[in-house]
Amino acid sequence: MSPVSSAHLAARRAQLLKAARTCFARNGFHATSMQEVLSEARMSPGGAYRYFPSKEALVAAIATETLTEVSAALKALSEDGSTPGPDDMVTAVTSTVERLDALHDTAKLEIQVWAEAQRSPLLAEQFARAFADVERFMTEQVETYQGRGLIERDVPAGHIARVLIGLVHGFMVQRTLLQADTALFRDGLRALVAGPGRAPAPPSE
Amino acid sequence: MSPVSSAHLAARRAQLLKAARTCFARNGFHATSMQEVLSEARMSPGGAYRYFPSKEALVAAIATETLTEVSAALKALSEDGSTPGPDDMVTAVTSTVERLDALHDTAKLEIQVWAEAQRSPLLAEQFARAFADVERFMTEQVETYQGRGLIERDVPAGHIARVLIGLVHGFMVQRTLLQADTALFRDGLRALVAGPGRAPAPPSE
DNA sequence: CATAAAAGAACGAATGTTCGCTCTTGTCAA
DNA sequence: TTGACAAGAGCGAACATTCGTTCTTTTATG
Repeated sequence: MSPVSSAHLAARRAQLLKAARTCFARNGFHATSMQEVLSEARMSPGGAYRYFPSKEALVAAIATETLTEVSAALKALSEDGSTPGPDDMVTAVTSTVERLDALHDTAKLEIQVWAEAQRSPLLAEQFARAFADVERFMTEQVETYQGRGLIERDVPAGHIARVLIGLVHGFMVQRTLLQADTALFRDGLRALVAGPGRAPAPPSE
Repeated sequence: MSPVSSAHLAARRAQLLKAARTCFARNGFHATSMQEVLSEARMSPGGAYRYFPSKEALVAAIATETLTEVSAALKALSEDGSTPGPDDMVTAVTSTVERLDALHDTAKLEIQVWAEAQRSPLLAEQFARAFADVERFMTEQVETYQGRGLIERDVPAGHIARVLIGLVHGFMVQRTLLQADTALFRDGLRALVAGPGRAPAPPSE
């Protein structure tokens, strides 16, 4: 029987994950040593290796957290019906990304996951799964917009959803490396979607 | 005096760079050891270290190549005037990305550069410089489109250019991790830009 | 022959991980 | 209520290995 409560075990595990996320976001998966993570978490190797069998497992856990965080946030967004048009939707998503990145370095870690997924079949599958989730939510939203006559109907909703997701990923890059903010993307996208004919919402500056 | 021709020196350097690119694209910057690069290039450490003083310098050189390759291709694209509309422009860019990735793993390496730029000020500055170039070409194109009345005029061209670049980056992610192709993005973007009113070019499927 | 390019053994440092020990904790008999 | 016991959480020194890099030697060339 365990000499400590299972809540304490969970807390210790979470403490390790938090330290790992901090270090990985700061220095990347590979340039971060176990010793860095351990000292950030104020743990010894022997203690930590009771919770994660390897550094790779720690990386995988952080990747799961990151991908899940994003897709869960997008799911919530697509369920509360607060995005009356495609530009509002992307705006809502980018501001959500901003919030998650400020809280948990989500955008930085997501980019690291892209890089690592190229060589790790495990991470590649995790990414593909999370992407499929997001794609589903986005596609449903696009179908709604198509039903309302807001978007061209003859193109498969999935294709349009893919483009919107691409936009979000591009935002993550610019947010991380160039300090781009939501307003910039919102105005640009609105102008693009609005075309020359219809009056867009006024830009913010 | 040098015992070999300077052409031979340049060839040897290029051989090293090619090997490094192959290895870095296959396994990432950090997971690739010098020994892998050296054996791919069929060189000894002593030989190779005459051309690059460190692994970091090799990484920086590959990053420069990758970023320059992309921005040079985009510059060529924006100069030959072959993109009559914003959707054509993005389509031309994505197919260029496909070609460069097939030839030199450019998209894969670009993503690695994003990840590495988060912790390396040197790469971050390289990226920012290359991005500024691309942004300039894109902005000029958008201004042209605005002049022709193809895009809403009241939004700064730079903002719209940023969104289009984001789209390209998103395409790189999907191309690398999900085997997305240009046609998918082309149709999706056309539908988005066309809106419900104007007839878009017919989708490809 | 002189020069330097190339080779490859060798180096110290740092990595992820292990293992034997100590200490804390929950349990239960008295 | 209390004391001792068993179990496992936590520790940290030590491990084998691999890393990037150097240095001496050999080879090839103008």
